Amino acid sequence: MVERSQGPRYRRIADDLRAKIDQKVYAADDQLPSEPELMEEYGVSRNTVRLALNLLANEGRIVSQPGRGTFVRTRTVLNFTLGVEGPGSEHDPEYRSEIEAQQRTPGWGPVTMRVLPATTGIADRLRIPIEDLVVLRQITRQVDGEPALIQRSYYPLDIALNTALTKQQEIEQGTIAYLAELGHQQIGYRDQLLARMPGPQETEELRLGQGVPVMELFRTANSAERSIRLTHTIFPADLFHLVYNVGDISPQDR
Amino acid sequence: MVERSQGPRYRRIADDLRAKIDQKVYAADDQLPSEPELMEEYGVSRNTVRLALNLLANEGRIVSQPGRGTFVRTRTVLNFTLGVEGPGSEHDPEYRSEIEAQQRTPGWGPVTMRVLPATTGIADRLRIPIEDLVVLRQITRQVDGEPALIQRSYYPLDIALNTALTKQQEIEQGTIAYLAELGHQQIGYRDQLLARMPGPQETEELRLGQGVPVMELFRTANSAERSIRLTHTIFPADLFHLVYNVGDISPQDR
DNA sequence: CAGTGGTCTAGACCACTGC
DNA sequence: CAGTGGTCTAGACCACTGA
Repeated sequence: MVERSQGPRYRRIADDLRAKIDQKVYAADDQLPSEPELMEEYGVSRNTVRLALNLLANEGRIVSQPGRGTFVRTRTVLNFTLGVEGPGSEHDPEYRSEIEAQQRTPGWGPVTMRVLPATTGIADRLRIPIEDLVVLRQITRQVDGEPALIQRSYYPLDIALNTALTKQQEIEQGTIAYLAELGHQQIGYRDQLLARMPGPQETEELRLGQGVPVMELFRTANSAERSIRLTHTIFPADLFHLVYNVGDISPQDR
Repeated sequence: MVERSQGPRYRRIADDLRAKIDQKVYAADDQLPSEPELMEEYGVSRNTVRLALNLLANEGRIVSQPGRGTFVRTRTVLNFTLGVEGPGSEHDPEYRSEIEAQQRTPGWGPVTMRVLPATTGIADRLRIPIEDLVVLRQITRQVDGEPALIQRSYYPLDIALNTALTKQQEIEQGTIAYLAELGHQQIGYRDQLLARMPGPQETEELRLGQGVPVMELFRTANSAERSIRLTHTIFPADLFHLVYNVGDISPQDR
């Protein structure tokens, strides 16, 4: 009600609503006043109300549902452990057990396989020439039936050719173990993490709300000789927190 | 010019402009047509043009500058190495050398120190009771003179009391070494990473553009007995990529 | 069927930029 | 001073939700 802050009208309204959300005047999942009510309350036009609501939506704090109303967004977060220190660094995040340990239901779509020329980003990370052919294996994983992450693994063609990696099926024993069987023993990896706003296609594939960034992980796995795999994972930031455990973490739970 | 996609008018305009940016019709730093020009080109009202531009701005793809125009956003990225595997896991990211190695100029503001009761998030991670007093040391670091990250370190009061940690100065030898001198030898840490859209205060402090998420790192450092420090770092996602090197990465360049 | 948010128009005045 | 984007108004019609 009281608008302490300064600046344009729509920004003050957004500040006021944000403060009320923080103070739990509107708690999680609560419905905000409707747009006509906010017009009345703040004495502004509908477009100005909508500018304010849009600001909060782009901060990921509210969601609007046509025909229903505008609601305070809730976030239920999953931890996903990406890295543990240890001899050999053989940790392969096991999606299924990670999710089940947190009382959620994991799921996954089919594996799709393609052969394509390496783009700059792929070639640089795999340390192969640009345009060299690579095998791409892609899978979409789910949590509680909803799409939750997109994973794309790239293999140099000579590694994947005439192996199960070119089949559109999951590798039973895990890809790290399978690569080791093929003579490519993983001895370490480099992870590069970034965050950005999604494009329209990712927004659709991952059912992302307005104001929800994605985190991207590029993991380059190496054998003693070369880079053997690049795994590119896209995480919706409202669903996942990523975890690395390094060194001795004995006194630490989970 | 051609609008292939479907959906509302402003979304098709955004799709068209996005495609032109991707195809380098408008390259990095290029100026987009002005709003009146876009009204003319697409035959829509100014508000519709602005809806389209706002969509792209919230994807972090364009920036508008009052009185000047609208421009394709460029991203110049820094790698910041957060973790390396190794005995003892004593890696402490050294801000200065990290930045200088990438031909940029590091800088930092003063250290500010406060004593405050632990909130839930702090207490849980430090494994101390809520409301227990902690020492907070905060510093803002810069790249090329611009604010680039905010770092807050929390120490249990009994660890920091009567030490240099309560002075508003940087610790010369680094905090890990200093804590070891105090008898708190770090043996490992747990990192939790997430991304979200910034609030208005962070947007101001870090001079963030519209559509730029932040990444948050919570690093809990442990001695053999207990958690000795929680470091909370906020990174603008348009400036930093975070890196972990695990295992033997000998064949890999940085 | 009343109420919700989604889309769109056609204006207006403003502060700021850069010539 | 002309051109830019920022803010704001007052309408309109639409599709959808849920009682």
